[in-house]
Amino acid sequence: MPELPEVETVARDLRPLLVGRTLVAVRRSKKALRQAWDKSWEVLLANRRVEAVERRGKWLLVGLDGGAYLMVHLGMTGQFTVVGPGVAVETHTHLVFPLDNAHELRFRDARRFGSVTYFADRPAWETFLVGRLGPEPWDVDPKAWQAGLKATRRNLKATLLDQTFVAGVGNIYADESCFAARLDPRRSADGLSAAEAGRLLRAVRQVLTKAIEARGSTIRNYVGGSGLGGGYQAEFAVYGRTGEPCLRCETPIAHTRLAGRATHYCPRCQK
DNA sequence: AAGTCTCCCTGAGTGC
DNA sequence: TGCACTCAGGGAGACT
Repeated sequence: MPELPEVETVARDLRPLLVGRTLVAVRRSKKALRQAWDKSWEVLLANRRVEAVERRGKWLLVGLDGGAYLMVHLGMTGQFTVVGPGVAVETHTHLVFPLDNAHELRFRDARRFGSVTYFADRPAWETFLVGRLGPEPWDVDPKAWQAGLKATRRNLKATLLDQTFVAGVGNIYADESCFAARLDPRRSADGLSAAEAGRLLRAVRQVLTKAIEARGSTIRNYVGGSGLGGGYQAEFAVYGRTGEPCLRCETPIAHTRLAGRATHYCPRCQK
């Protein structure tokens, strides 16, 4: 589910609800997430005060007093929310952190592709991300972007989905970015002109910025950190619009499969 | 060795 | 209503 805009929304929602609060304890379901839970973390997390909530790519980082971090990935169906007193625990809730104000921080994930991991300090999680995560879209150097595209023969869709190339773009925003740049997602990355490469980077940034402003996209079960959904799905130009008229030229939106993912594009506007 | 494929897991939707 | 089947926003690891 969640790509950069959704994870950013969760971080922004959680920040005022968590910073200054203390994680009183940890309760956990028996089911394993993507990364195994180490029981020793429960002692390390108990009675830690939250100092910061950050995002890197599609990862959430909860900074704690003493310098430790809780690192969270929402996978496809993860929800990381703060709920008030007495709210019933929903199915697939795998972690519950009671807070010092009678609220609870909860991690819920039906498919369990997500993960919640403890890191002793910032260098520890930064090291974990080396080789897994590239620059944030707004930190990408345009020259390096252009060179990176030139260096791969993969298609644009696969390249945008590569988290080491640029952090945070997933299936929806890859399609929307290609449409905004008027580029065919099937094209080989190394075939882009300098002008086209620039257009693609600007499109990625613009699409993600607008999506963040709309609190991300809720097309299935995504919710932000406060439980409130997003609204960007109403602004999709191509994603999920197979056969519907292109918003620019009214040609029916086409559908194919790239990098193992459903891909949507306008066969007339995107060259 | 870059690029592609398969799998992890559950739920929702579709067609019969 | 039930069953079989397909697909889903991600990422790691195994292939070619």
